[in-house]
Amino acid sequence: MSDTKASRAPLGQNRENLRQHNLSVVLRLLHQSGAVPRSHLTSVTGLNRSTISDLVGELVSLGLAKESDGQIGGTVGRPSLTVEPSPEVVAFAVNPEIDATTVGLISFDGRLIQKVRYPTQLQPDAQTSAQIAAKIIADLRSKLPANARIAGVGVAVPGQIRVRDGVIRLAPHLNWVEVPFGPMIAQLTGLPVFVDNDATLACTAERIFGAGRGSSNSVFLFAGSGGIGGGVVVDDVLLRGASGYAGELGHIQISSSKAVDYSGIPGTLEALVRRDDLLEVFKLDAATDEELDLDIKGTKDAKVVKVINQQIDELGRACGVLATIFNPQAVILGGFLNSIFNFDQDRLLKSLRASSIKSAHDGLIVKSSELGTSAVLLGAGGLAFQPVLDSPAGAELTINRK
Amino acid sequence: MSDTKASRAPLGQNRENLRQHNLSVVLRLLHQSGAVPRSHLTSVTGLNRSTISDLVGELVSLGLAKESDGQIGGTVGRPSLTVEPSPEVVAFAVNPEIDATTVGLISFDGRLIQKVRYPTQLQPDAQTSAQIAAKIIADLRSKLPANARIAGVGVAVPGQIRVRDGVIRLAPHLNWVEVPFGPMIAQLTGLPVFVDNDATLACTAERIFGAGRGSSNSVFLFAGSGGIGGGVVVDDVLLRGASGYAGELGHIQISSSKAVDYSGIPGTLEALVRRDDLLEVFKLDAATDEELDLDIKGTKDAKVVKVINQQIDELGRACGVLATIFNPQAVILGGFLNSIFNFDQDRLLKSLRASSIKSAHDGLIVKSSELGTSAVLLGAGGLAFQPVLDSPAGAELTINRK
DNA sequence: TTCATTTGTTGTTTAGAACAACAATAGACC
DNA sequence: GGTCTATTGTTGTTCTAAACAACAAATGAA
Repeated sequence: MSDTKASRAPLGQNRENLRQHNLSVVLRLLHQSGAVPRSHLTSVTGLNRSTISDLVGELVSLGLAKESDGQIGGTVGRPSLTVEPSPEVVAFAVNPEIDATTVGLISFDGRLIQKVRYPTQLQPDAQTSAQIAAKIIADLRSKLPANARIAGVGVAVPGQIRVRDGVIRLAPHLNWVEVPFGPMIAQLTGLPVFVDNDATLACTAERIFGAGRGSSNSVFLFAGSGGIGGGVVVDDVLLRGASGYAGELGHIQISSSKAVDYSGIPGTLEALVRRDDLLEVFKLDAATDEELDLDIKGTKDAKVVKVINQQIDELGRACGVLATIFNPQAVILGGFLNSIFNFDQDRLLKSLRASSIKSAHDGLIVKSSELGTSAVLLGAGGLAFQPVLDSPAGAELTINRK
Repeated sequence: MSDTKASRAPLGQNRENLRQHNLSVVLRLLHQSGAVPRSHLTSVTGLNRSTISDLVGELVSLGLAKESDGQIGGTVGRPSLTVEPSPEVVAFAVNPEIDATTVGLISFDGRLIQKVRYPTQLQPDAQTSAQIAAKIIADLRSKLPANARIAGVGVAVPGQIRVRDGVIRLAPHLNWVEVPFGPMIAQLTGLPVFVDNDATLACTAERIFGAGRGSSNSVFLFAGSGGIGGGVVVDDVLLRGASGYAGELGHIQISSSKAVDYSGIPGTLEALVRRDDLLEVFKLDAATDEELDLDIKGTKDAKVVKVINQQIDELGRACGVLATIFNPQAVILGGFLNSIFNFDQDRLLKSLRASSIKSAHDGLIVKSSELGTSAVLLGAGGLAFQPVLDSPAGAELTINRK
C-alpha cells in the first residue's frame, strides 16, 4: 500500500521543498556529526556561505541547533563558528526483551546518555512491558530540565512490526501476536511513538554512528535475543520493500538442510546458525553475548570447535549469497555472529568466496559491529528523531514541563 | 570507488539544481508515458500551471519535446495541449549474442522502430561484432532524416560489464574477456556509447514499459542466451551495488546440490535451472524461446514433466529467498523461466511460499514479462537516453547529417 | 608589523516558482 | 441555440530563497 501511485509525493520541486530540503540536510549533518565548524557545512552542502548562515540561523531559532565561538582546529584564516545540535532535544528508546525491558535516553547527536534495564519474568505480556517503560520514562523526565524538548519514543522490538501504526504483528520470542504496542506506550506517556524491528534499528545505528560509517552500500547481520535479523543499506537508504518487511535476512534459505527455524522454513540461516547450539556445547543455560564471546575465544575442545566451524561455514554461505545479490562495500556482523567470525576469520572468508561471484567479493570487507548492545537503543532513539530531521520547520517537539 | 565520500555530489540544492531537476522530471514523464496532456504534467508534478508551461517551453526550444493542440480525451473545460517527446530524437541499441549481432532503432518514447539481426558464426570475436554493429548503424542513419538527433548507442552484453568505461570484463558464452567493446563501437560510429548487462537492461525496460509498470519494488529474473540474469528495483531505482555488479541473481546459492554453474559456485539457481537440460529432454539441439515455450506447453511425457517440475521447484526456492530479502510487490519472469512458470503456476507459488516468510509472500504477485525479446533492445536504447533525461539542458545530441 | 587567507555579516541582485486576473474552449443544462 | 460551469492557457506581477559582492574580523605565516 505504501507503493501505490496515488500516495506518491509530487515529483516536482518548488521553493518550499528546496528550503525544507536544505534545512533537513544541514540538521541531519549535525545529528550525524555532532559539533562541526560552520564552514564545514558550506563545503559539504555546496551552498553559499550566506545561505548556510541563514539556514543555521533558522535552525537556532527553531531551537534545534546551537552556535558558539568555541573554535575547532587551528588553521589559517578567521576561525569558524561551531555549530552543534541542540543539547535540549532528546528522545527515549524502549526495548522489550524476553527477560527485561530497557529504556534509554538519547541525545540529539546520537549518544546514549542514560540506560535503565528493568528485569521481568520470562515473556512478560505487552501491557506490563508498556507500563514499565512508561514508568521509567516518567522518572527520567522528572530529572530532565523543564525546557528539555522531547522528540518522542522509539521502540525496538524483536519481531515483525507494522511500522505505519506501531502494531507488533509477531514477536515469537516474546509470544506477542498482533499487539498495538506503539499505541499503548503513546497513551501511557502522551508522547509520539515509533516502532520498528530491533535488528533493523541496530543496523541503522551502525550505519550512521558505527561500523557502517562511510559506506553507502552495506549488509548487516545481527544476532539478538530473537534470532538473527538484519538490514541492508542501498545507496545510503535502508531497504524496506513494498510493505516494509524487507531485510529478514535470518530467514533466507541457503541450504537443503531439513533444520527449521520458527518461521517453518527449512535450511535458513537462522535454522543453521543457532546461539542455543553454542550454549549447548558449552553446557550453558544462559549467557550474555560477552560471556559467550569469551567462551568462544578460549575454547580448544575439538567437539566445540567443530560446531563453531560448521556455523562459520553456513554464515559464510549466507554472506556470499548476500554479496552476490547486493555487491556491498561491507558486511557487518553483530552479536555472537561477530564472535564466531573472530574465532576464524579466514574460514568465514573462504566460505564466503566459495558462495559468491568474484566481482562481488573482490574488495568486500567483512567487519565487526562497533556499537555492541547499545546499537539497538541508539537506533530506536534515532527513529524518534526522524520526523524532526525530515522536516525541521514543521516538527512538533514536546516541551518537558511548562 | 564509486562509493567514496569525496566523489559524492553536494547535498545542498540550489536554484540551478531545482530547475534542472524539474526539467528532468518533466522530460522523463514524457519519455515514459509518450504523448500526454499538459495538464497531466501539472497534476503529477504538483507544479504550477504557468511553471509547467515554462518548463515545456524550454524543452521544446531544446528540441526535446513537441507541443500540439490535438486533444486527448473529451472532458469538460478548455482542452489541454498535448505534449510529446520529440520524434526526431532517437537512439541505437546493440546486442551481441553467440550466433548473431542485433541492432535496433529506438524512439525517444521507448518504441522499437526497427530491428536488424545479422547472423554470425558461433562466438564471433568482439572486433567483428563491433564492425557489424557499426555497419548497420551507418545504414540506418542514412535512412533517417538529416535533422534527426541521435542520443547515442546503448549496448546490451550477456556478461559482466564495467559500466564506467564500457569494458566487458567477462562474457562467458561469447568467450570475451576484458574487451573494450564500448570504445570500439564509439570509435567506429563517432557516437557516445553506453554498455551494460543484458539482463539488467531487460529489467529496466520491463520496469518502465512492461510488467514492472506501477510497482516501485520488483525483482526480475530473465533467462537469456547467457544463463540466468536479473535485476532488482528498490524504490524505483535499479540496484547497482558498490561497484556496479549487484543483481547477479543467477548465481545465488539456494541449495546444497553439487551442480555447478560457469562461475564455479555449486547449488546456484543457474546451475539447477538450465535451459540445456530442457533441450536435452526434448531431444533438441537448439531452439528459440518461442519454440521451447510451445514444446513445454504441449508436453505430457512423464519424464519431461519431472524435469520441468524439478526446475519449477528450484525456481520457486530462489523466488522465495528473494521475496524474503526484498519484500517486493512483484516478481517478474522472462525467457524460458516464464514458460516453466506457466506450465504449473501453482507449483511454483507453493515452492515460493515454502521458502519465504509469510509477510514477504503475502500479496506478492508473480507474473510474466511483457516485452519478450525486444526488452533487451529497449533497455539498451533507454540507456543511451539517460544522459539527456538526467540533464536536458546540458545534453549533447548528435545531429544526423549537416 | 605586515600580509595572505579564511570566515562572518550585510545589503543587493537574480532566478525561478507561485499567484492573480483574464481569455479561450469545451461539455452540461435549460 | 444560449447560458452556465469547469478547466486550461497566457501574461504580467509578486515573492522567496539562494547567490553575489563588498567589507569587516580574526587568525597564522613571513
